[in-house]
Amino acid sequence: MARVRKTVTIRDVAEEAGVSLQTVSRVVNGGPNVRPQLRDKVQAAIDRLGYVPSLAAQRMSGSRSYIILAINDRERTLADWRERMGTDWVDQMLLGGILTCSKHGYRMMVELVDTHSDHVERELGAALSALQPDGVILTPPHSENALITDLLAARGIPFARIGSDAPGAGIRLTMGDEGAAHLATTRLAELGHRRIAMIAGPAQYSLSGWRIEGWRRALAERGLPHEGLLEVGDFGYDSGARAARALLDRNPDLTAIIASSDQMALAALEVARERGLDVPRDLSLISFDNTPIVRFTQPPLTAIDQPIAETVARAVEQLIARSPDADDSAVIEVAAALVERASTAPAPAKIPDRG
Amino acid sequence: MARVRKTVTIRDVAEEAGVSLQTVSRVVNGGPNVRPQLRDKVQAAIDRLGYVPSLAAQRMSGSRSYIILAINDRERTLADWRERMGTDWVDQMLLGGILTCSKHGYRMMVELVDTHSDHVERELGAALSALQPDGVILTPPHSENALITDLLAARGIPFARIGSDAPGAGIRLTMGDEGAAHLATTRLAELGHRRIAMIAGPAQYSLSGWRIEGWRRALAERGLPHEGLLEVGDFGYDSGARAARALLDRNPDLTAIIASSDQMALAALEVARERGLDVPRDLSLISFDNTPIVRFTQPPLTAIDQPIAETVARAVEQLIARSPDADDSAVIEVAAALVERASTAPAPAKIPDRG
DNA sequence: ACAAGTCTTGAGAACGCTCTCAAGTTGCGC
DNA sequence: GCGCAACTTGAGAGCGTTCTCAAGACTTGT
Repeated sequence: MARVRKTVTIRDVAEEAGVSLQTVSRVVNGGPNVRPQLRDKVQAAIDRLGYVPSLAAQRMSGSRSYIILAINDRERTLADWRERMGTDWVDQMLLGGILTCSKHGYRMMVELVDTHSDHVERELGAALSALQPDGVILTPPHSENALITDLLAARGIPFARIGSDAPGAGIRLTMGDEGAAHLATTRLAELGHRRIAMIAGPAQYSLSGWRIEGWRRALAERGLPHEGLLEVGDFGYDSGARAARALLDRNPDLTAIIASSDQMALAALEVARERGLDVPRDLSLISFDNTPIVRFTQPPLTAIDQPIAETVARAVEQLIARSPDADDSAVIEVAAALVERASTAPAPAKIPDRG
Repeated sequence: MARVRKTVTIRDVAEEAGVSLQTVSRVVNGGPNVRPQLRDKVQAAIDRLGYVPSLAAQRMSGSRSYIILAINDRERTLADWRERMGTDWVDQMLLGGILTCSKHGYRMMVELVDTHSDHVERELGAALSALQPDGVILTPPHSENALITDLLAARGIPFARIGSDAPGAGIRLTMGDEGAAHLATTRLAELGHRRIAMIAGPAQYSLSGWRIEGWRRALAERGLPHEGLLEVGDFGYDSGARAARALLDRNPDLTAIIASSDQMALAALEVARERGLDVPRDLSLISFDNTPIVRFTQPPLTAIDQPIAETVARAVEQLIARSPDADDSAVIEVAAALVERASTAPAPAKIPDRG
């Protein structure tokens, strides 16, 4: 009885409305030059039949695929990934990306690529050939990978790079890293802190450099020192612990740390606990990322909120709006914000005892 | 100089190998009945040219689209979503889904749908028409939504439902909720706890019921009471706090709580702190989800690890392997595990003072 | 060695849409 | 009113695959 319902095609709509395929196509795509009366008639037929154009067919004939591809980092195995989790990057990205895409009739697909693999080009090339996306969004560390950006440039696919100022083509977006670090540092200085350390991310990430710059600038503005107050981690927990220990060992008078990731901040928090330092009484702590985790630590962490979803949304819009030969070197900055929680407090009147 | 490279099509490969399109197609799809010698020749041409079939074209002509669509819950706004975050569901899902899909030459797309919207059917219908996926994966609460399952059944699209035993078609997958609750409860009982409470999820989720069942069964097996030890929340923080307060008010001798989500467990932890109860000395706590958050609370929480990635991976495999008229009512259970951390301890010798 | 398969290969249509281009309509200035 | 420029509509080709079906090459049994 209930026969398998055949897909409604543009032809069905054309018949229903008594016009040609072409006219329906024009109405669907908001083409110009269709008389209002006819347009209404066709639109009515579309609504009646519940017609939605097939993405695949659109891609086949038209010049666009209506697909934006987001490239994300992939860890080698499931277990690895779970261990390393602690950021909601992907969630945020999807949220900003998918909603923005669908607002414009596009679709977002996610590809997981291992930057360190020898096959990056082949893997990515295969994805590009299969999907033929209209645009690609690169997140760190892929946005810094010349192999990838070159490949995209060679294929003539517009792309947006988030968090990188490595040379090369593509729209660039930053999440206000320099400003954010400056903001965090300034806030700590206002609270009376004089020795404010930074646990930075690895040097191959542009954003690590920006954050260091913002921190230095804020310190310089207030005549505060930066010597011996910088440690570099890899965004992971262990490296954060090492860095925190080194900083505390080297600076008995340290009262504030800015960590370049939530994971490293969590590690610093743990190290402080180990050493009997109370956060925030003895040591103030500010982290970057503001993932859900830091709202539930003890104390909850003051953090820089990176507007990931908004940034990806902007990237999508740029890629979609991009006319074929538009200016390819736009630089867009989305501002980050400081979310104050309980891990920051006025500097202690005197240096805490570090037995 | 660098001309825009034209896409490599099956026709190019055919010419390069000196065979017909059809033969190339056969080789690409691992068709039978191609002589090894010819197959090698064609494969060589494919490799030389770096040919990858266009997904859109495959969809156009063939019967498959090579797309698996995952339906996820969508909160109304960006801000809402961020506030409610605290689970890495989507990350996990993508991880399991994307990797498994690409292993089989498929792609996964994610659609965010608001279950409570009046337009569910229209929204989802549009996505289905546009993408024509070969299979759909439904996560809670969508897996319980008859509007959605009926729509899929009517369209004849195979689908997998995760965490639901609501009647209707589709492959069903569970993450061992009954067993997991039983496991957690039993473990607490082994630690000497006699009054073990459960903060359950909302009744409209099948998994809430399963967890209650598992908890009851474990209690019954050991002759422990369950009266007055059940509260229902909505998985969110606030509801967890309310539930924890109610349980503690009502049961002065309560020494253990199982919470049906990390958020609710975090709330219970906070309520315990408010009341001067030490976790785990005075109160043991086990949560469901095991999202990254609970590794960094103070103390880190013992939690049931739901194998989301693995479950989605299984779902994908089922959908892909599914022959057109295969058995449509498979039920698959992936076992959850208990990850012991510092929020569980032997029951206190005497009931803690609850001033 | 011959009929009756089975294997291998290819030709051509079809998928659903947009593109290009041509034809028919309408509007406007003189 | 006429000619030229719009604007409006439609016809047909083409996108890159796979499908169906037919033709040729090779087996096998007797």
